[in-house]
Amino acid sequence: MPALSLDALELIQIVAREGSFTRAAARLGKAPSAVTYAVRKLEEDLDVLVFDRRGYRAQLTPAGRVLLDEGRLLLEDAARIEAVVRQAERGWEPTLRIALDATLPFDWLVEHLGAWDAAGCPTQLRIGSEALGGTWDALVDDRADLVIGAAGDPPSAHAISIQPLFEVEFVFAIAPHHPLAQAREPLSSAERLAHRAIAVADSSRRLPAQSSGLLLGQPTLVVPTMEAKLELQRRGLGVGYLPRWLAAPLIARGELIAREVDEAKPTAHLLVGWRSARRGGQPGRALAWWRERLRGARPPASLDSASPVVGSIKAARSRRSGHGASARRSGRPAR
Amino acid sequence: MPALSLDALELIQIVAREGSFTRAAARLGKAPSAVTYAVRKLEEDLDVLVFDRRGYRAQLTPAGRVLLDEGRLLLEDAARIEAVVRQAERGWEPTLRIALDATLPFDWLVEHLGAWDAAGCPTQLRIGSEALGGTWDALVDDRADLVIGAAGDPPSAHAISIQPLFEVEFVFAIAPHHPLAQAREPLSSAERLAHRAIAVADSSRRLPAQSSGLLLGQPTLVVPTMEAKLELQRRGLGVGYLPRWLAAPLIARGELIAREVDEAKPTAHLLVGWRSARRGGQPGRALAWWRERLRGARPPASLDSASPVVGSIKAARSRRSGHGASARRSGRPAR
DNA sequence: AGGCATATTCTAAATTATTGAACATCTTGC
DNA sequence: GCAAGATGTTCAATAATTTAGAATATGCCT
Repeated sequence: MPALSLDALELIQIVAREGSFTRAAARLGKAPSAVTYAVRKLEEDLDVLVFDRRGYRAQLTPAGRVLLDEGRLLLEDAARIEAVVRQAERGWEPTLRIALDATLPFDWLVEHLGAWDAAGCPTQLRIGSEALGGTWDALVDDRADLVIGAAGDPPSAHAISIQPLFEVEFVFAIAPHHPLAQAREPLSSAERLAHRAIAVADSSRRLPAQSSGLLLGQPTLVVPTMEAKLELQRRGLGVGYLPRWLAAPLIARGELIAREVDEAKPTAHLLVGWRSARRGGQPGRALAWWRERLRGARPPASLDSASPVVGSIKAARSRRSGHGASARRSGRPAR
Repeated sequence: MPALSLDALELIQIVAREGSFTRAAARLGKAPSAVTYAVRKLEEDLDVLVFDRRGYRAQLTPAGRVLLDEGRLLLEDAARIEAVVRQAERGWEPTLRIALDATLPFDWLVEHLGAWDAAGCPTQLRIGSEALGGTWDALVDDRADLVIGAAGDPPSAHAISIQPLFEVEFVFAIAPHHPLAQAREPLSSAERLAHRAIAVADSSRRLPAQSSGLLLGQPTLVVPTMEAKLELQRRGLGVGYLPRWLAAPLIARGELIAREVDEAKPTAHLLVGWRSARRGGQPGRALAWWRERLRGARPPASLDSASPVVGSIKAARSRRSGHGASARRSGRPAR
């Protein structure tokens, strides 16, 4: 059993603030002797002298000052817990950890985050990024409560619920100066096998790692993010599939070219997933909000592939660079 | 006043662990009705249902689970505070923040850290690095409790105590291929003024920034650490004073040369400093330990300037690189 | 259904917190 | 130096709270 008590901690905050036992008692609407009694009890429980009473007025001892300072933080935490618990009773999770699949840029999420913000939900969001099997892995491993944009089947035997998000097409994209740009379409596996592939690293920690769109024995460069993959392929340092919406603007500008292949990577059906059957009844309201919100979600737009709207070149540029920066900001998942 | 109480928090930990009110009561050596009463009181205080009693055995509600999880952390904090306060009564500060002046490498401190470790003191150390006036600034600004290696006078009117550490000589060091290497000694201010100086940035945040060994109007490149300054001067990208012990090995190897100047930077008397007159009596024991320890401290040795001891070239190399790595590890001060 | 375990309710008892007055100590103003 | 005003303590009485124990109701298990 803790020797400390929050009430005692609060009391010495008030004593320290008021500067005397008597005034603290007045502030609390109690008799001075009650304060004496409470302080003495704290000191006995703790077996530590908190106030030095040799002088006229009680003075904090060094240990007392430590208790005061540390106690303040503890009281703040306690108050925070009270609030969080009250919200929990109304159905709001304390935090909701979202894992965003690498297929989707952070920017895509921003619009939804705006709506979330406007809704004024008390739940704290924590957004991470995962790739390939790592997205499901995050769910199974309890690093995330909601995954957005996972591809492929969820691991079975893990009580996971899903709903469809949308479909994403992939294109086999290479730099115009890449040797494969000269080959006749469709590109065969044998031709592709000879060139280095760029792959996004699977971020799984429990489930076995996967790869996607790679050929057995193909030299591969593994990068941590989709942005890195895009950049390397743009520079001709390797080849591979890219989401169409991501590659489209570069293809339009001629920085990348799409190539037909014999066995095209099939369209990915992205999913939203969460652990089903939360113990103790209904899922949280924050999770429910996001499920509902994502029911009508649309794929990322290819920002500058659309027919040019009115606006300066500078605006278009900033739109482009804005995308890159935000996507980078999404960063690696927290450990 | 907090509605929460640590005892109640502890109680629900035990109930959750034991799985029933009755067993929790047995574990606590109390009657079951006492547990019922305590839980009910917690729920009333908090105005939150913690257990669902509709079924046979009491089940945690979702809000109860949040309280359980968050409460566990709070209890751990409370226990930590108890320990820290008990140590505070024995004179140990909870933490001691040391600011090491950029003149001294982190490596120099390591030997003393070993002794500290061996002494088994319960105080937590936090080591940061500061430069020039920033060292005193850290003390005045309460970002550090003890500064090591500060040069110059401590700011007056700030109740700071000092003791001498040791003296450090400086040499005006340049790369052998630097234009100034051809000039006749002693180098005049006018000659030096024409060449870029490398300076370590003052890390002050409150006190006015200083510079040291610079000439008015001299082009200057400011770098964050002494290591960066050394490296730039070694490459001939600028000139300036370096601690003799730091420059000596490079001078011995011919990578730097020392040059006489007309107005040499005077030998620096490094100091150890701390805020005097801690409220409530004696200074902490951790601070006292360091003051005593540093009373007999010796300046950093120039690792490979000493006559070569028995040992392979490889060992000498690793000694060198070890130094660089450790110094870098000391990093920037925490915000 | 019967045995067992669980949680609650209720009252009396035990423990703990609070009061108010008397007292000692210290500061302050004169 | 001394009285007035604060401060903190002590102590016995009182109030509030927690606890125990028995009685009761309910659900699980076989």
